[in-house]
Amino acid sequence: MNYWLMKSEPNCYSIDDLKQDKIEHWDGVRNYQARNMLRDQMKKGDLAFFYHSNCKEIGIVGIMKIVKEGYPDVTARDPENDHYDPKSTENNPRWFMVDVGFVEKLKKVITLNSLKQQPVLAEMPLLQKGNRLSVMPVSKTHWHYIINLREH
DNA sequence: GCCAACGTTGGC
DNA sequence: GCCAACGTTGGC
Repeated sequence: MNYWLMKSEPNCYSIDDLKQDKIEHWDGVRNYQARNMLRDQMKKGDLAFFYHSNCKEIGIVGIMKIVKEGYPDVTARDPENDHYDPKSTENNPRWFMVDVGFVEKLKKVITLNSLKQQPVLAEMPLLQKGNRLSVMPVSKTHWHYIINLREH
C-alpha cells in the first residue's frame, strides 16, 4: 500500500468538487515524473492527500483513494482541451491518469506553513525547495504523522 | 550532447 | 503580480 499527495488548484478542481462528484479522473498531468507515478506506481486502494495549491489557504484539505489504476489520459487527445498534446496518440499514449474517489474532507486545512513547522516532515518531497511535482509520494511514517495532525 | 531561450509551477 | 526553480525545446 502506497501513499501519495496530489495537487490541484481549487479554482480549477477543489475538494468540494470531488466531494460532490465522489469519483473523478485525475487528468491533465503533463510532467513525465508525475506521469510515471500515475502509470506505474499507483495501485488501487492507495490513499492520497488532496492538496490545494496556488490559492489563499494552501495545504492538505482532504483524503482520497485510488479507485482505478493508470490508463491513457484522453484529454491529451482533445484539441479543445487546455492540456491537448498532439504528440500523444491512441496507439502510443504519452499521458496517463488515474481515477480517485472521495474519502473525506478535513475539518480544517493542514496548511503548508504548519507542515513546515514539523521537524519530522522535513524530508517530505513536498517541502523540498523548488519541487513542483503535482503528484508525489508520501512515506508511511509521514502519512500517519500528518493524519494525526487532523482536528476532529 | 550542450545550453540558451522560453514556458510553467506555485509560494509569497 | 513577482520571481525562483525547474522542465522542455530546438539550434548548433
